[in-house]
Amino acid sequence: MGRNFTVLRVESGIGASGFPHIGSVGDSLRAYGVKLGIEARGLKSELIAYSDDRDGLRKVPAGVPEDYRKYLGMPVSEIPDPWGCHSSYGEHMSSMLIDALEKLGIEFTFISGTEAYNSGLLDEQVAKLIENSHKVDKIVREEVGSSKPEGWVYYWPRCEKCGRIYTTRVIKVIPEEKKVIYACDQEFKGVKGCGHVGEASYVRGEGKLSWKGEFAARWAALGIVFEPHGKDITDSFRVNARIAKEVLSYEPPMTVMYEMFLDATGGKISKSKGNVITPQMWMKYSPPETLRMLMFKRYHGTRNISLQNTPQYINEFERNLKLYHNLDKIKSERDRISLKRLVEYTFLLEGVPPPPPYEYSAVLKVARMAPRDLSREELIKFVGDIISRYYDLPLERLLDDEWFIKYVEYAKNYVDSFSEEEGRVVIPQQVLAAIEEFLDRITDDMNAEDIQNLAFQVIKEKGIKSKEFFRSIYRAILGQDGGPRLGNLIQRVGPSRFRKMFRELVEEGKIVPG
RNA sequence: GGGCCCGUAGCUCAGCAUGGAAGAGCACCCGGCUUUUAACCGGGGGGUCGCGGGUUCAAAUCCCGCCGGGCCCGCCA
Repeated sequence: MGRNFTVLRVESGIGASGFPHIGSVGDSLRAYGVKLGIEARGLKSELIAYSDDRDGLRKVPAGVPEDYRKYLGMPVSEIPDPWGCHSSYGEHMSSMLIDALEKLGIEFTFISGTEAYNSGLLDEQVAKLIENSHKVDKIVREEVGSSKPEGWVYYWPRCEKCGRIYTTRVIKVIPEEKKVIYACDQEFKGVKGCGHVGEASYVRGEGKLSWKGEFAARWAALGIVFEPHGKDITDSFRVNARIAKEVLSYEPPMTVMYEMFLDATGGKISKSKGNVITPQMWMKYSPPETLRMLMFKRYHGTRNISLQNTPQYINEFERNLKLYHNLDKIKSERDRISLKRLVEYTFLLEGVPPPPPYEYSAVLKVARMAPRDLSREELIKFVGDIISRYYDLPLERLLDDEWFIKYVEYAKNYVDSFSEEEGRVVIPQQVLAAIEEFLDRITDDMNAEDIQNLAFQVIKEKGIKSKEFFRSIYRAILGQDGGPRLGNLIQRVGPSRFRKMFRELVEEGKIVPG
């Protein structure tokens, strides 16, 4: 790698300018995967989560008071927290992301960009870059071009008058005193500089490197050997890699480029489209494992994700987990290795537990047919009841099982949010009449066997096909053609409750005679 | 203007690095001993691997050119 370190550090940027979304954790997760890989080879590694809280505010995100426009161009670490719970806007935003990372089980060392500048961590690199700004400028022009005038210094002094950084420009560098003379006369996003002319020391954090050099400085100062990057900053990485080599004289870190996440239709994820997924939202519907699996499955390439598909992701996760414990079933050696690796990384190399003895899809179906007015505890009991019966597990075991409880919660959230208007179920008149009759005759004191027998008795009396009878009920209640033995199902749900559920569906027009 | 990703079964995708008999899950269809149902088990249909060239004994896979869908950069990062 060209550099020798006892600890191989990887880095991930922690955005502090806006609300975190699902892609934000993807960067850290990918970096963390590399860290685990390094450690698996017996080397020491560390993930640095570097908060970009020195960045200036570029736009006021939806959900932030409109008058925050007045802070445009100021470092987010110096803007007050709109909610008042953190010491600054930037800290509020990055703490949300940090919370998500912790929930995902990522271990990292946090570094605040603002503190990095203030503490002098980057001094050596900042000085070198400023004092060699003609070299940086040349690289920028060769690689990506620049709209800035020739000889531009890629450093944003912080205006001591108005506090902005993106409205300033360096007029003169005075290396002997490690300071620059600047003018606050640039325009940024419609905000004009205050016109102040002053001086700023570049070794006391009175400013910030532009992206054309900041990565290179960070990598050097922190000894970073790997950092992933989204495709939106590929240019930035290329420029910084050259700056690392040609100005700061070291081998830049390795990287992978990854694609942005897209929504289910392949469209861009954006606030205005209302399809933004935050890590917190994800974890309302699906365990962290599924998110880790998704991220580790493919390091680059476009991915379409949607919260509505969470049951599929959980299903895939369960399948992989089962396969992991049955590797012999996989014919191809290569598939076997990649599945093994995927599952182990999904569990962060901390050991792979056995698959749960029940399936989320079953939990979801039961939750879907549960009455809506149940409390959380009642719902857990309701689902636990039926699932324990179905999978032949002791009920207490389920009620003690954290994973199961979480499944029920995911399912409840899912049903509440996405319970699609199921289409109507058309049931032939005769069959419907038979079902009505059957419902009339079931009583709460009947056992599963009785109910089952009664079903067939009614079927005989009415002279209809058993298949149609059962299928109609399953379609109406579960939205599918088959299900658990009807007697068991009704007995577990409770005959009168079941009757009520069915009749409500008729009243709501979800079941129509045909 | 520059760059990237994707296109394989109805749907979601794997396979492409290192060319060697088209795959999975879901969905669908059919069975499961003369009507006791099974969120299960067994079986099945279904694909010009976007299009056209090229290399090769052999191409989903490599090369070139198109077409379609999408994304990013060109302010900031």
